[in-house]
Amino acid sequence: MSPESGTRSRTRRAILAAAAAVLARDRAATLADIADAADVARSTLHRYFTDRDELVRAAIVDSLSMVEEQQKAAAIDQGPADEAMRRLLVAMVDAGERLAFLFADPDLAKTLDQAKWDPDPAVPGTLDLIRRGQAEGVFDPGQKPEWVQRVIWALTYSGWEAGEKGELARHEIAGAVIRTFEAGTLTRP
Amino acid sequence: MSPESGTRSRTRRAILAAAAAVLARDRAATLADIADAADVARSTLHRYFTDRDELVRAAIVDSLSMVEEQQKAAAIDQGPADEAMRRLLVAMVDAGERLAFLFADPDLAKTLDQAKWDPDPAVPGTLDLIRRGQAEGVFDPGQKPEWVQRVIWALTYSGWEAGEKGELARHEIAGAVIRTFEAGTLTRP
DNA sequence: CAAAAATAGGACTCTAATGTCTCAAAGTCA
DNA sequence: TGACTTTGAGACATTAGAGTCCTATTTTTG
Repeated sequence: MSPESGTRSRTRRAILAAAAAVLARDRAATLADIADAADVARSTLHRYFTDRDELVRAAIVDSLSMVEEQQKAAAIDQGPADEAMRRLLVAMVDAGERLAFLFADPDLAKTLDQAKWDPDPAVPGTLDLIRRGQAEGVFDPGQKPEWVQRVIWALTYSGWEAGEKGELARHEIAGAVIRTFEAGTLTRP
Repeated sequence: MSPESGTRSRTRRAILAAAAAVLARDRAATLADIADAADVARSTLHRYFTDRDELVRAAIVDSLSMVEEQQKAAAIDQGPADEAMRRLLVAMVDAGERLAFLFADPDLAKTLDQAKWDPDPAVPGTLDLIRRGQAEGVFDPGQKPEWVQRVIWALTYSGWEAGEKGELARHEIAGAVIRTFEAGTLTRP
């Protein structure tokens, strides 16, 4: 790895964070907007990322590895699948802003190829957890794992947005997401 | 209303449909992209909508009234709330593309003000249905109606996207959405 | 068929955003 | 303190897309 000075790496992180935050709320935001949010001159931003594309790709990779970090911390390969899933959902809600940014990307897959991102094989994936839960008999086996994964993202995103718009308080979000994810909306006995 | 010739109104509709379709998949699409998709010259598009903003607003209003149309057809004020909800979900999935376009808009509310849109008071709203269902005891009363409404949009959008990416076949979408919406992902007895 | 309406296909201009560079100022660290 | 790194602020050049306008065709319609 290139040994980057502390200052530089701090600036880079600030820019990436600002990019995710701003773009999560408005994909059409200008580089000036992002630079402002990062408390940095536009010229500085350009010094770190020549292209807008490069910045976006870097922000995606950054957000993705942050989410991966969260997933790792959730240790979703440990314990009962339903409990692991709750931990995962809480972790995703925590990473809400980054997730919202990623969720907005029309074709993540394509961007990831360009950015040469490959997931850490040591971090167990969401699909694995879903399949495990189905095998253990706690998750509905009649739903395709890919669909369930999509639902996870959609609900997490919705939770973040509800928080943004003030419809849910911070502490209510994870609860609402988990409850809806697990039991849907029908009355529970 | 201005009596518009059949030709003109047909062209206008084609442009609006193309706009929704293209923008649902890529919000940053250019007017040239939209004109292409509508099989119309860019100059023609500009003849109908001077501004990009005007086009987008018109497309939003158009999509919205289409969705409203669907809701009306679903007659969600009739019969048991859970059945009405199923009809509503099917209707929304049917309007998938339009919904995806609307879902992508960061702040619908603001745009609607500008476009002077007001919902047809004769069409019962989603929130009413949710509240009715809670009162009837079929929907979980522990979830805020606004949240449930958000979930409806998110799931419908997810269904559309899953279809787009080939993860779900057309005929599977509504089923997956309804099932997840009603009962979540845990195993059902 | 003939008049009227609408469109295609350009050639333009204008603008906002992007990207490049420079230099003085501010900061970091031995 | 003095050498260095990094930044801020601004002046440019470039570009992509938006918006305007005109003319020759095509399509519609009476």
